[in-house]
Amino acid sequence: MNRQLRLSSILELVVEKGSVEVDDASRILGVSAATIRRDFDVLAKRQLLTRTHGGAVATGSSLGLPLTYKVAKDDKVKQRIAKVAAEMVTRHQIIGINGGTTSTEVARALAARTEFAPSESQEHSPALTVVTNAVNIAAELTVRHQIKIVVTGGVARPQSYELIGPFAEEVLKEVNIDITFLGVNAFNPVMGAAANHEDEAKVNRQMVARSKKVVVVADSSKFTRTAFATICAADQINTIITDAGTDEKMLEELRQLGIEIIIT
Amino acid sequence: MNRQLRLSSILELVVEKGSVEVDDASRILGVSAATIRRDFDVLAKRQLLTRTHGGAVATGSSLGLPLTYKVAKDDKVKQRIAKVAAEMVTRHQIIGINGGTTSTEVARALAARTEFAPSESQEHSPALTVVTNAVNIAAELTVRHQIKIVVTGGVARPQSYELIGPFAEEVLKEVNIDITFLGVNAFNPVMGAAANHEDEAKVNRQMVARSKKVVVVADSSKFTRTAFATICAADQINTIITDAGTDEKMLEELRQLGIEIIIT
DNA sequence: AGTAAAGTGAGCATAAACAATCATATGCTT
DNA sequence: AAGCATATGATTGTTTATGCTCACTTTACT
Repeated sequence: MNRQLRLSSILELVVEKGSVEVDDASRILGVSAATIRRDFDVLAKRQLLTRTHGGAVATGSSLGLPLTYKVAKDDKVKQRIAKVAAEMVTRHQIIGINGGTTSTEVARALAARTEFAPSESQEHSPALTVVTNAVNIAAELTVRHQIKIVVTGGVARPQSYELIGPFAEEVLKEVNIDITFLGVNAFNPVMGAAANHEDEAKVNRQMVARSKKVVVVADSSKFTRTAFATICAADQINTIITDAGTDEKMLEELRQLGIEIIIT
Repeated sequence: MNRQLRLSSILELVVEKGSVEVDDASRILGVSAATIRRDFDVLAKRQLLTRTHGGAVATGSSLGLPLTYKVAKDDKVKQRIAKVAAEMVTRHQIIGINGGTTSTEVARALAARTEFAPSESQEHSPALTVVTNAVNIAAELTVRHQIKIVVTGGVARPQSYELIGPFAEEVLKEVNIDITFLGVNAFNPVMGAAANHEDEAKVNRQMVARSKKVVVVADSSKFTRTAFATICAADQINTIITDAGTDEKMLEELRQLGIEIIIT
């Protein structure tokens, strides 16, 4: 068990349960209490948690964690969500996809839809058009000939691979999207959809505005998180695809707003 | 086991399991720990992983990308050309790069310039700004925090990863580039620089027009080829970087046009 | 308040990992 | 084929991570 790994494990523990005891962490991670204390100290210095006697508690900033700390364990969940999302798409539609891990899974699931594969009949128009501001998605999908990829311009954000800024917004003004699959950092009925960065939120908002239909793809953890910048209000969203594990009361609230909820 | 192969194997390990120990990697790949450390260092410099004592962990950036794009193919000639090109660049310049394999090597060589690495002093302005219409280059460079990546919008061409069409041209109208490194499919004194596709040529032409200086990067085979669509006349080009193997008479003709020729 | 129990930080010892250096081997260029 | 550059492995002295002990502080309970 190396140190970085231990640090992220501690963060996971602390985020999940709200707080951890030194003893528990020591036992769970198989290192001495002294080491755990030292780890707590470095995380506290980074403001990712706050020390207490005998343990540590989560801070606000540890809730909107950067991608680095997100582990691959959610992959199965995201893939299920993505598959359901991809099945909503029909031939010749214009699809919007923003950045993020869930969105990337949606893109992959779309690429895997065999019925969009190049047909014998050599149609002129592409089976699908995907508009995205995520360079990783663009790079991945570009090799699929059956999909036309439209990339917004802009400045790339290292943390999320999303293109942001005026260039992105200009391009988005000129496209019309049938369905946007929107990955978010946080979602709830009051705040709506939110991202960690204001420029990202702005571009995503534009994408939402250009879409006939907006589908939020988000695993259940997103409903208990908060994120800095609002993308749009909840009532702008037509559909949410998520996994079981979200508070039923919140889901009911969302249904009241006319949002269709799909649990995978 | 050559080095590139080893580097990608390490990346695979680290991405799959989230982290690797030096010892494990050493055993698995059958090389000494010293070599593994050196490998870790180069990957860390490219920000594809983060070093720890005893091992390395995946960075957020390494989680999203397909591996194929990260590992350089071993084209010594193109790499030498690219290295020379990268050395022409000074801090804080705005660099234009179009698509293609040679251009991609230039982008990699730029990223490898250590003096552009993030400094302790935490400057606000990026060490380098790269404007590109190639999504593979954008995706690769996005993980380098010291470089600001500006992507033109547009429709992706599967064959070359280049973004083409009106969106790309609109964005290019609004940027001013110091040096463009132009990869071409063919070049000669009469036809000038040429690409295989007319839309690609058009976007590249725009990029050339927006640049104070244009450097063609092309291995010698490009001087005997022809390509469908002209990008620009030869006299628009300031410098050509190529390898030995080009007809001396043609080079002389190019010099007559005032073009600086650099043979690597 | 007083006392016991638990938690803490500092210092120290040890083992592992490291960077630097050199020598050898490999491969590329001329 | 010779010479240069690069890659690798081994060696050595240095640094880092960790666990342990111990004197001290905070918390909890009477």
